[in-house]
Amino acid sequence: MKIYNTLTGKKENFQPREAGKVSIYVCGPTTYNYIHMGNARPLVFFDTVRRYFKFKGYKVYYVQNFTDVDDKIINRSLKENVKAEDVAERFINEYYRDADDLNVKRADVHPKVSEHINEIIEMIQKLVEKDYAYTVNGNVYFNVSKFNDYGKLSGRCLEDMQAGSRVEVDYKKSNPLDFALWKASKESEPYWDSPWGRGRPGWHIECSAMSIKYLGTSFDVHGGGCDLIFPHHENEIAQSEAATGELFSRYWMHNGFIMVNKEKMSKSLGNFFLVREVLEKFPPDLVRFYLLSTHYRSPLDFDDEKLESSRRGLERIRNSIRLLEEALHQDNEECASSCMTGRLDDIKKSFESAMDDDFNTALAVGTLFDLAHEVNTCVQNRSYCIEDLQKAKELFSTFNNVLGIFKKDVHGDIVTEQAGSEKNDVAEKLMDLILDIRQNARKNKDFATADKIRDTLKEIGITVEDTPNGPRWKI
RNA sequence: GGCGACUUAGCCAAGUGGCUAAGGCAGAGGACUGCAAAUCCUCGAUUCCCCGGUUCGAAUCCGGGAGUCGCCUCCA
Repeated sequence: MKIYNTLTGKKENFQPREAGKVSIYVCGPTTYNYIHMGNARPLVFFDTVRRYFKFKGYKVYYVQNFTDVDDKIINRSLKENVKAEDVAERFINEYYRDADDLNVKRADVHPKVSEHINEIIEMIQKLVEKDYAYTVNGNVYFNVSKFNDYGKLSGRCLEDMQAGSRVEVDYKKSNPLDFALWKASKESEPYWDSPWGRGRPGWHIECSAMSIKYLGTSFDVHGGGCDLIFPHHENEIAQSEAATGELFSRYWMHNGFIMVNKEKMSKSLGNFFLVREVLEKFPPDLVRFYLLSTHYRSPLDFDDEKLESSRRGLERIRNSIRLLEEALHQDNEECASSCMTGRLDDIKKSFESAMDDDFNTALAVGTLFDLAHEVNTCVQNRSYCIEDLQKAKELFSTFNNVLGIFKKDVHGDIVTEQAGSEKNDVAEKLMDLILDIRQNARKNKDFATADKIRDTLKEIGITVEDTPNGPRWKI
């Protein structure tokens, strides 16, 4: 497997720290609002990374934090006159709702800052002892000039940054780039007691303390959006490696932005769409499919029109799975010499080599279409045998286990109905009746009635397709 | 000012030195159908933003230019 490592700027062969195991840390959201599409991209992508590592047989340990101590949470709590921890808890729950909708599996651990204050304090103490940090009026700052490798991730050097820095100079810091490990708390802010007085952790230290706690002083993959490269991840490296003396994360992966009208979707620009707003208009499988249709490091434009054209593509794959199931349920008279033989193995290989190459999900999605095409052709020509169909079905399932586009039913089969429009018993029986009436009309060449039924059903969102084996319908 | 990314058919999007530049959407024609839908078959970039260079050979490497975007401040 090859992974593009931000640290080296190259694709590298993936070598896990421990054979057969992968440890992953992904920066999770600050829980002061519902998540938006920009948050959803890394969520879905790294979920897919995790799934693929599992597919490759690795034992994966996956950690994603919640930043539940933060200025923005405090601001919201003051505005709404509720406790900061209640704000955080509320949006953690809302996060899970969105993540579940997007078929994102839970991390093995979802650590929260508020529950790791001791680990954070210990780590800061170590940095103070080692003279990497200094204290000013109850604040503790990391001294970036003490850490020689500072800038190795983002590819900048201290001098350049100082020259062009637009950071408002904080007189308490000895270098403008020094960053807070511990912040003295103001009135009406949550606080914890520490050797430096009442306060709370700075932003970056949490990820270092928590990743080290759960994954060890050195681990395999650290992921997040590319806006985190500087300063967040740069600072994580500095404080972690300063504290432990070891290489922090071995591979750094960063996803590109979601764009709106060629501009980055961001909270400060106000041009963001909440995941749940989007899910009101588009089904979650489509959203996930769309996110994975572009390579993760490329920017991805987000607008309704593009979603809409993706919808047709996804429908094509869904149709193919339906066709496959249908054929599987009809006993195929004789086992024809199959046209699929060999092709299925090729497709599987293509899928794997796409994913092996820095998680090229866009190419992998292409192989999904190849598979669909193969299935459609063979089913149409009736030149298949059941074993082939079974194998094709398994392949769809295998690919889907990695990409996570379609949900699965209780039997582990892919749900072919569009998400949110599952058929139920009443609907089934009603449709049986209606289609029976329509079939009669057709038999009597009463096409006006037959077409009227079909057109009316279409208007309410039900598509009827006539096949040699009778009609089929879908929502 | 510093650093970096991107520019491939109407649209989306793979491809990073060499067979005919994946795939999807849209579009055209055909098969199938009572008509449709679904599906299948056929068709689209003499060319990869522009200009130079390296090379037997470049969309792919190097130099220059144009445009777009991002990071350097909270942000996924």
